[in-house]
Amino acid sequence: MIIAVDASIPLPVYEQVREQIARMVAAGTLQTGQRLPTIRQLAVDLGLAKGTVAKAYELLESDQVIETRGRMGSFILAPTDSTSNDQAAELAQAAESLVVTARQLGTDLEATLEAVEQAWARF
Amino acid sequence: MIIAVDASIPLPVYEQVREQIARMVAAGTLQTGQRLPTIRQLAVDLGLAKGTVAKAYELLESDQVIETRGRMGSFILAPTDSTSNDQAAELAQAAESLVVTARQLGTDLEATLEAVEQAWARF
Amino acid sequence: MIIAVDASIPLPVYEQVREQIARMVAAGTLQTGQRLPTIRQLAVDLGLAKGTVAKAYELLESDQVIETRGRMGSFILAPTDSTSNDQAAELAQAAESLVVTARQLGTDLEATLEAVEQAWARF
Amino acid sequence: MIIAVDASIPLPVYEQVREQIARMVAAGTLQTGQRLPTIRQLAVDLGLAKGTVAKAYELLESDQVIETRGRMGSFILAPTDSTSNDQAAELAQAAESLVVTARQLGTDLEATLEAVEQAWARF
DNA sequence: GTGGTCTAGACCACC
DNA sequence: GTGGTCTAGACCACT
Repeated sequence: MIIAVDASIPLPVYEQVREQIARMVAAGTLQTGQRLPTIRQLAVDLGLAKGTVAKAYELLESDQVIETRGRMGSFILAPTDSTSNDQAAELAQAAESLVVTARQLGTDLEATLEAVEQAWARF
Repeated sequence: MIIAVDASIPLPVYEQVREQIARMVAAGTLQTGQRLPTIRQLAVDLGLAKGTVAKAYELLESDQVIETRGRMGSFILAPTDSTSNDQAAELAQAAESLVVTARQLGTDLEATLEAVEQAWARF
Repeated sequence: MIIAVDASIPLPVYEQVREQIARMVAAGTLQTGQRLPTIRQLAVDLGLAKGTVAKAYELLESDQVIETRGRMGSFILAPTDSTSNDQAAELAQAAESLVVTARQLGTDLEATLEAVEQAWARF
Repeated sequence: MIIAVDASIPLPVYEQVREQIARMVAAGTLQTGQRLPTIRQLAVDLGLAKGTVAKAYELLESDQVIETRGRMGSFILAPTDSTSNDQAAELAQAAESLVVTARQLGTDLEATLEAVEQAWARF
């Protein structure tokens, strides 16, 4: 499971984790009923404190995105209307953000696409 | 001059403007001595209050990125060590951000590159 | 025998039953050698499942508070040091709990005492 | 402001704090617009960690019982239908709880009322 | 100074 | 082992 946390961003880390898990659930990358990593495990993987991941999971639970079954762990719930998003729009927005940066840096399209391919290979 | 402002981000708008102008200066997209749009003009272009743009310019001036010459307008200063950044790293980071989103959405590389090309055409 | 069970409390019901019987034994309200209601009978009286009452009795037996003599039923044992409590302190604590609630509700002493008298009459 | 926290109760401490503040708001003991103690101050007063009180306030805010105005502190909101409770019923229930304990201890009515008066004097 | 965020570590119940 | 709770202390922005 790919989650990228950036402490330099003025968005709380637990919100970043929540947002990205919610996106994966909405997109079907994480499927209904699938078990999430334990709070402890994800905290270790991302280099975060247990409480930070716990807060993200708590928010996802109150958003009806995941369900926590006591000692069994946390599981993906079926996406609801309110949790599902427009994937195409999200991708377009992310692409636009890259394009803005690239043009400000004076990079051309070819180099930009090349950068995307290289980043793709790193994951 | 491309500047993308997003009010939904918890980063103050004047910081977004400052950051993007600083990036263009560091990258050489805006060249030393070049005249910036007036505060009033840029505010109109971006749909912002005059004071917001004024604050961005003020911060850029105290960062030695631009210089304001009274009624002549504002001008780009020569990049200094502290204002210049690693362009390649910035582009790589922006590309990585897109790739993270794309993989979380379950998009493949081809569709991602396509989205970049389409966003490129919109600017 | 007065036992008040409240399912809305996060204390397991069998613990509530155990605690209240233990209190009555410690206070002498239930005397040594006295026969307890059968599990089945108490379950009916309190509207509980038979297993819930059985678990309370089982815990009381392992605490040496009661003794089960096969088909004869269950009987109160003599209070030991570990089962006896400070009655005065228990009453004071219960009174304090009521007083805290009353003061938070803005009730005066007179109305509070009146409420106690009315509750007394209901049992 | 009277808040009684009991760590031996199997109800999380932050829930106890939330419940008691909510009760005082519902009863009008804390009036609309009134400023609550700061998180730090209440934590010191109750001998709790800052985060525990912060969680209680956070829940009260999501319950629309209080409002937090950044660095100004936290303030009581006007009670809503969903936050207001039946005071008389709450008092009766608290009195009933005391009566159950008293009768289980074999205490008579007079001694019970006396215990209430003494507890009253301690606050 | 405030509330908000994050960490590291402890203890608890057992969903 | 899990999630849940609590603590003590740190740093941050300024709602």
